[in-house]
Amino acid sequence: MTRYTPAETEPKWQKAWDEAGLFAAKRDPSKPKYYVLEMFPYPSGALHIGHVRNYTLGDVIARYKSAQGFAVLHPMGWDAFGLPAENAAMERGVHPGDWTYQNIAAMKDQFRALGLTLDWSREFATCDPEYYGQQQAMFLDFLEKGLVYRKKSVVNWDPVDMTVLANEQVEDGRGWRSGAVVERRELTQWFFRISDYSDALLSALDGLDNWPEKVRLMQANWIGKSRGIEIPFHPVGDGDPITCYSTRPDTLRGATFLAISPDHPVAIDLAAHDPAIAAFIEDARKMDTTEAAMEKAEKKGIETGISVLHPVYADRHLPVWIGNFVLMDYGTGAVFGCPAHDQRDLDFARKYDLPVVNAFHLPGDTTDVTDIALVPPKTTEVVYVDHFAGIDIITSQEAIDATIDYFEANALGVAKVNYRLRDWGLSRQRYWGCPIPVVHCDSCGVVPEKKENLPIELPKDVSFDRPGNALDWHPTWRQVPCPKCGDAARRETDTMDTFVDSSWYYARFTAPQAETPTDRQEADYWMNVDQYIGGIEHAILHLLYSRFYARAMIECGHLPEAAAEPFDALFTQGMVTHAIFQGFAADGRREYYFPEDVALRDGKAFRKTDDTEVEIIPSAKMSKSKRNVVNPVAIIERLGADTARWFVLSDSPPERDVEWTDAGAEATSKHLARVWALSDRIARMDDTDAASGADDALMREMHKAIRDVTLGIESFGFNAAIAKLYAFTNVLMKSKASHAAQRKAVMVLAQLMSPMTPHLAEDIWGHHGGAGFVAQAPWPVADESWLVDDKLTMPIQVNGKRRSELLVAKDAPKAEIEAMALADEAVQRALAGNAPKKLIVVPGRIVNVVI
RNA sequence: GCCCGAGUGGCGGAAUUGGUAGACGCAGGGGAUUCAAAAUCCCCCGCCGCAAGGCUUGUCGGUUCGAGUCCGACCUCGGGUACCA
Repeated sequence: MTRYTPAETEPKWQKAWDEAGLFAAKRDPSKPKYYVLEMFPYPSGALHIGHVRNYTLGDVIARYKSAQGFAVLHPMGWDAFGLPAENAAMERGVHPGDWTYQNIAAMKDQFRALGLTLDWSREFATCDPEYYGQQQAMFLDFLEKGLVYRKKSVVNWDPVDMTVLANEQVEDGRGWRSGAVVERRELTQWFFRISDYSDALLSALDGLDNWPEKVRLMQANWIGKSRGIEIPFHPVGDGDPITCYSTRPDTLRGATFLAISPDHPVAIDLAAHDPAIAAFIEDARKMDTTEAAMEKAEKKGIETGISVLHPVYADRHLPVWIGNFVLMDYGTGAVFGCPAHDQRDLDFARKYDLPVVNAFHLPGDTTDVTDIALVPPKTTEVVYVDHFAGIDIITSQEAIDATIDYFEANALGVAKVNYRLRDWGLSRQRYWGCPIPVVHCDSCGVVPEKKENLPIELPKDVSFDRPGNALDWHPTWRQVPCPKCGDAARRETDTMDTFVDSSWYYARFTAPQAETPTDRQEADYWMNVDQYIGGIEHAILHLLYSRFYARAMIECGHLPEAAAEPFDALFTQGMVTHAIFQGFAADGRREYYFPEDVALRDGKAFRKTDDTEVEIIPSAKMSKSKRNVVNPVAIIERLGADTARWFVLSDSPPERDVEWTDAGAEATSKHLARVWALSDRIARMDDTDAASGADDALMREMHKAIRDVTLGIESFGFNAAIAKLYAFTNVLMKSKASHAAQRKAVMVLAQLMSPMTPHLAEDIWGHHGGAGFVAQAPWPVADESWLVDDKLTMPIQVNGKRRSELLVAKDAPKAEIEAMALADEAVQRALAGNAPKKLIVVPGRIVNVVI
């Protein structure tokens, strides 16, 4: 009897796979290709259990597709630029690059221990000059095509990280990474023209059938398309009109004032001569910068003294106010206020004593709005106070559209579609990022670097003794000749947002050593990513940027047209969670306990030090401070990679969170040991026994297992696939079939398990004389003829409730089933001598007796 | 506020198109083995009930011979998002 010893066998198989070059992706036009990609990790230095789940999910797909005969590309790299490296540099005095590459080396070993089918020959880090040099080359291409530009703009400034953030990176007024309250600053920045693609990015979402609906919706909301109209309001007296944007021109009837942004040109003009207005604008800008609680901030305004004419009722003069709630960079920076039908406008009107005029009422109710704005859903019937647009009964999106058309037809305004999506600001005032390859020259202005000078490498000799951008105070790095005139000039010190790095790495994996950003032969063959796997947290930022980037790369010829949507299918996996053990220290402070410091009894937890019961908070996100982080390296050392892989796949569906429990991991390990023992027992069986009656039953179960596991993997139902594997294993353990049949069954079991537990599968395969690696064996196919039983049990219902069952031949005629059903004891009892009202027989399915 | 998603035993969850609800696992209970324990193996395990039987997929209603699955209303939880005009 040999024992299951993953600590010995797992490294052995990993080495054997490596030496056989099993996972090196090869372009093979004779095979269909399959590109499976998990979102590449940030090299923090330590593998997280969430990584184990993410990469195991992808590995199951990769191994399965490979067994199906696909040429599989399954690469891995490192999203290696970013702030943690600079923080480490500041705290520990190491260079960000050294820190990063050390982390990569450590993490790579941990990845290898998982037995993933990764093609390490394609590995790169985004901080490799070979990678970011190509990114710089592409930046120059984008510049030439006008896909990237420079403008002065008010930006989100993170005062802790001392850098600019994109709108997408501001959450609740705070920096997504630092959590610091974001300030507004005016800086000259580089921008990608992602907003030019608003409509393309929105409409293409419809075609992404294999993306989660949720992600598509989130992106659609983020792009935020709205159809409306720009309406000019002419001033009373002379002057240029002020144009307002509205998606509800039907409420123009109720307009009583105009509000313009503090950044509106009219406001700025007035400020030059009016100190009160200047002070207000100053104040409004400051307010924006300070409080994250600006959600609750007071709506404030100041009168400009200007009045405009209502475009329809010329006798109505509307005062123009400057409002701190009007955004300059959405629409036109000016709105008309309709207090009766907008709560914000109503609050503003009440505060400054502006008139409130209803544009419509609910039918049968002509009371005017007082404190609560009348905002019925778009489908509600309303009665307008006036009939100027020809639409005067029902409001609906169609009615609003008709109003817009009417306005346009009568030269009252111009229809306009607006998007919430803004251009993507990519400048970051950081050292550890991809340098933007331009030079500032006093005579030539902003000059792109020459491609032959690429990569513009980061200097190694930098210090991090003060916050901010180390490139700014490097003694010489900035000083370069102008690529155009040759005079002394200054290199741009801003680097690119790290989201740029991750917006095209998937394309680079198709030819990581190419001298150009991509190799079109390779890219044309491997793109698109057939299955992309990652966390839902990237639903907007990374996935939207990548979709834009692919389009931009196509414009520059770096990708084929067909790669506009680079990810054919997307899967977002859930987190791995763990219970928190929470109690109170002697001084009454709340404290948390590591799992190893807690004893579990009868579903309760007790502190080991003094046996006090502590609270169990189930299924919580892992966090170091809550002491509920599980270390995958320790798990792999103790129980093996196969146990970790199997556990994270079992129980919960992959899109949901799965709770890690030590008991569950132990149980998994025991199960794998049982499977190994089963294999061992079969290997030692006397093989002289003839085929027995039990053989057919076992073969039938085996083919069902092939069918069900295959279906489970195909549909991302890995937990269900694993349940079937358990069931099949249980059958095999009890089987009295011949050695030949059992040997066949256990080898198929090994094949079916191989995507999840590849090392154990190789052990079993080899144990039974399987040829080569199980990793290279073609996926088993279920034989239909084994899947049909000649007899089946049919449930009998009485009035829809199951009362009995019937064993019938699979092709039994309906009349025979009816007769058998009526003769059934339970049915007889229910009928009590009466005839049934109705008898429903669905052959092969069910019998229902209606009384 | 608006937009999504989800509610099934003590727990995680399973259930092609409406057709035997609770697969599989965890936890729990009982037993075998053992001097004892660990390990291993066997049995039980939705709820009520001695039983016959009844009830059961968040709640209420509907469609249907038949509803976890379809329709309507509501409740709870989770996620996203917002001075966007």
